[in-house]
Amino acid sequence: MRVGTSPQPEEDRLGFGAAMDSPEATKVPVSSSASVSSPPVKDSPFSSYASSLSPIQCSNSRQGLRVYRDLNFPSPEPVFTSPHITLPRKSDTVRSSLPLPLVGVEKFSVQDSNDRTTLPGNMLRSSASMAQLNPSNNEFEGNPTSKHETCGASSSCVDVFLSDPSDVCDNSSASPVCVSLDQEMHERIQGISTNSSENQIEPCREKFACLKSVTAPSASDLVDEFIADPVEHSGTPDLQSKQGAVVPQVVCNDSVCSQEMNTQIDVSLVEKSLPSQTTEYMISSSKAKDSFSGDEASFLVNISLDDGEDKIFDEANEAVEVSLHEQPASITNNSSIDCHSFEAEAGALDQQTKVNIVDQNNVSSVLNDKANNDISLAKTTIASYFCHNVRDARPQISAQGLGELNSTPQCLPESLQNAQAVGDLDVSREKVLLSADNQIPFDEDSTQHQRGMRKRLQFEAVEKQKTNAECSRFYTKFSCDISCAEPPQTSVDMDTSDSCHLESFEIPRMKKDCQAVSQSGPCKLIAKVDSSGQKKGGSFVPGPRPCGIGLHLNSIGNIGNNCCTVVQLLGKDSCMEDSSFLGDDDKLSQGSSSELASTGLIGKNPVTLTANFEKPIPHSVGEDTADKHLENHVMEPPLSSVSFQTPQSEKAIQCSMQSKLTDRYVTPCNLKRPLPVDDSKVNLSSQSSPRKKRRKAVDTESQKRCSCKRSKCLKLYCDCFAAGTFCSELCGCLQCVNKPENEDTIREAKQQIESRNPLAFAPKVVLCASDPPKDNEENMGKTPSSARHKRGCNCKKSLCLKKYCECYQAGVGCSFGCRCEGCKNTFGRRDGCIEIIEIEHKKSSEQSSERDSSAEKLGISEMKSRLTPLTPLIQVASGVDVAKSLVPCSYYTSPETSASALPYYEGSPGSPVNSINKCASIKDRDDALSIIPYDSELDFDIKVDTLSPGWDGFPDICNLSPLAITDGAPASSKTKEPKVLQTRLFQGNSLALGSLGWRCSPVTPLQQFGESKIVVEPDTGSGLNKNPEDDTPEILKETCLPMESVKTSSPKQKRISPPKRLMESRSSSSTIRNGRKFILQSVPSFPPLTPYSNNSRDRGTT
DNA sequence: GAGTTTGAAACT
DNA sequence: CAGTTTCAAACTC
Ligand SMILES: [Zn+2]
Ligand SMILES: [Zn+2]
Ligand SMILES: [Zn+2]
Ligand SMILES: [Zn+2]
Ligand SMILES: [Zn+2]
Ligand SMILES: [Zn+2]
Repeated sequence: MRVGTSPQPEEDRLGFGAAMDSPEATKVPVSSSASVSSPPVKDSPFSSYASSLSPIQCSNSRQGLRVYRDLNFPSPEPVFTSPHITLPRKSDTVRSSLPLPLVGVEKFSVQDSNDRTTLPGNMLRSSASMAQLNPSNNEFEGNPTSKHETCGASSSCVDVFLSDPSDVCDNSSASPVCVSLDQEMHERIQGISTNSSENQIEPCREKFACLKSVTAPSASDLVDEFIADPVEHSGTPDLQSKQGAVVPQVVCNDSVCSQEMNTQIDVSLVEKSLPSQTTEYMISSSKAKDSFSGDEASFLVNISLDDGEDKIFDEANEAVEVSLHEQPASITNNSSIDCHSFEAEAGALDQQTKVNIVDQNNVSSVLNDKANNDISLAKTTIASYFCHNVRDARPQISAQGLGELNSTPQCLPESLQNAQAVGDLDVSREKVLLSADNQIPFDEDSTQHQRGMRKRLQFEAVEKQKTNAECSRFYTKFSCDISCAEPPQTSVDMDTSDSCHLESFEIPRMKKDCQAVSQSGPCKLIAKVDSSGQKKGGSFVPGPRPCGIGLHLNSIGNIGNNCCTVVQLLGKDSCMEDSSFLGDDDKLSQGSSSELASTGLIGKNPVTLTANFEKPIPHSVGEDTADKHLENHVMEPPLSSVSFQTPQSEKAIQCSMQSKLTDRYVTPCNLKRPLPVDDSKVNLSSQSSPRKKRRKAVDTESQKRCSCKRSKCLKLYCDCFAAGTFCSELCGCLQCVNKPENEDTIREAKQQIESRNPLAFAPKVVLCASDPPKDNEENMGKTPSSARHKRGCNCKKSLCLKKYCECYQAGVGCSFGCRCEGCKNTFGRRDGCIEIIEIEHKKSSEQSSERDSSAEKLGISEMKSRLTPLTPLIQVASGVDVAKSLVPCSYYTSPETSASALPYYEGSPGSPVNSINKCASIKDRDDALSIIPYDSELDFDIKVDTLSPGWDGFPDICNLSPLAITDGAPASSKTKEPKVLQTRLFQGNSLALGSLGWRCSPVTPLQQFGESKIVVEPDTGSGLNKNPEDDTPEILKETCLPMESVKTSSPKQKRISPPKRLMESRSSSSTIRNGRKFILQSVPSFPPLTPYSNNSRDRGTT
């Protein structure tokens, strides 16, 4: 906000970024009070840097900021109102992260103002010539306004903004997070487009995306996306600066906003140029309406990579190369352009997608996808822009993508949203895909992604239909900065291809990732897909699409070191080195990432994105009825996604790996929905046969059917309702009220439930981020797994070996949050013995071949080794209470998070927004998500506070993975197969290690099972890990609970056991929540990243 | 497909 | 919060 307000928006933003990066503190504030954060922002080096980069920006930015602010501010509240809470998060996250990112960069295409009204349309304004900047605006008119400012020199930044302030506000307002983003966006937009834009925006719905492209002095291409976050901006700038200087660091920002109906989604990726290079990826999405409550979902994902910059660069370079392949020429310039072009190509989709990618070099590509033709325009513009940029040979490239989605956003807060956005785009996407050309590799993947996208799209579509009234926006930003070092080409490629390029990069990687993802990360969520996909295995590879999203992320990651981080986060996927990046990406891709990717992709290579989704979908193969899915999903998706996502999405996930931390990702939560979405997407994307298959699978998977007799499908007893979807024809329910026509009633019911339990609609599965550690191994193992059930189970007789057990059903191992007796969950026992679990798993598998197979496929078993550590954790976990407290990890959230988180839940649980911010933000979100779930929501809230602090710390945790997804598979029916499988790893270690334990191991259950929603929790553990104390406490808690814990005899446990409370009292890490504590612990771990985070957390706890 | 089991959700 | 009831899925036959 302030950022926007800040006189020198751009600079400020940069400052933010800087602030963000380094001074996490700022972030913290941000979260809680998004606006507040601004101050820091200004300062941030970024801003200065940015400013230096492009004078233009500054001026523009300011204005934009102002507007933005205005817009933002106003909008936010509204947003909050409903689901809103989430929005806050985003904002928080965003803010935190955002800090004013773009600062200098921001471009505003003037046109916006005028056209804005049209915004809805979308468009990319690539302003054709970015350089031109505004001029293009007119072109863009449509929705998005894009400004391009040229930034300073070398680093050219492209900022894209999508602002839909109005959208945000108006429509949705839905998710707070979104809002925040939106706000920022708006601000920027406003700034850019000026008020007018705002006005337009306000109308809401309209989607407009503003693209800014700023070109560095040379290239003068900068594109900033506002959408998201300042953070990003800030981040990017920093990166740029940093990168530019030395090694080209890569920063990626993605923000996607989709407004469809009311929903907005923002995704931004930002890498931090911080010393440790970090990449942030933020994604936020919000819907004005949730299917139910009309929530919004937004999430931010931030990923920071610490890896050596070099690596990042390398990757980035690689990425670049890839992109280059696609579009060498453009490369230098703004990838965004490329992206746009793609988009345009693609289609002209209505949707706009902006993708900003900033590499260290500062490459940003913006993609905007809007449903409207805008895209095409955008493309053109972009292309032109690109050209210009390229010409400029900007080192940096930024791409942003905006996508507007209609209603659906909800569904996929993150991924879904993206997907949705994409979905809206779907058509376009397909087109896009087509356009994607470049990405051959992608193709396959892309296809998958597309498929996924399609599904989502479908949902979206449905939702849209349903919720036409509402405007959901889809806004996606994606920005990547490529280090200067890297040849312009890279940047160019990146940009040009934007998403495509990214994807392309990714693709290769992605493929891996995809695979990995599918297997691991996504796998988790999507396990289904993976498994199936895997089998597809080979096929998969080709189809790494999943990568798509992942790609984006990945790309981002790739671009920066982020990838690595990501990977880690993802865990499963992470296995791959690159994959690590990939992994992250994957996660993202799958889950939210997919969204992101999609968004980004959309613009660029929607396909890719889709592909990611698709993959998952495929898993779901089972799905039979795409239609059904659609229906349910459609409505649901939004809902579900919304709900799920929302919550999740609301949570912004930040992944930042400070150096090591890895990032995490958030993923999306909605596994289930996502799946469906994916399916839909798939369908769309798939375009052809494969898609259909996938679709079916997806559909089937995603679709849930209920047989409610007495609940009218308005209670959580109803799976459909619980999933946030409408009942479909397939349902055998009686007296069903859960139909689109009863939206009001549904909303009310949802609210009531939420009032009771804010997390009620949050994804059931949370990823704990395992550690970010990145241990490739883990990841490799696939297991990223740190997924766990948000509430845990209370199984008494089923031994957690049947679907009666929610954990098992979700394909995740039991965690400390579980109170099960005699747990033998094959995915992982509370105890934590992953290994055991695995073994068991095998056994179980024997019992249920499927599982095993899947697991085996996944290669999960490998993961085991990791487990060891797990045990401790597990032990801890054992105690439910403890668990909760422990769980908190996820809670961690940084202060920001807390704030944001709370809102979400509070606001509208159902429609939480997912957002991913940098680590901190991510964590927050994740935490939020995860947290919420875990503890009671209530606690959650409280915790949130505490948590929030924590979040900061956890980047690791953050990782969310996108697992989610899924559900379909499980649903499918089989009882036994928990889909997941994998898993196992579980916690054990993490816990043992520290609080994190969870993340560590846990399996990552994909969640094929039904649950669908998976949220990644931040590793609390990670944080915990860092803090011994925390750990202890956790342990204690666990001990309390648990017997199992006992088992684990790990010394730690003992320690831990002592006092949960201690922990609490200690306050050190954990925070206490209602009874539960969270150990935010983690502070330690993250600390680096975020000072604030730590502080916050600690504080909170204390 | 009917009936039983199960554990979450809802309610008190 | 705990205890009880209600509910619908999961499971069994
Ligand atoms: Zn029902
Ligand atoms: Zn139903
Ligand atoms: Zn029904
Ligand atoms: Zn259980
Ligand atoms: Zn359990
Ligand atoms: Zn269990």
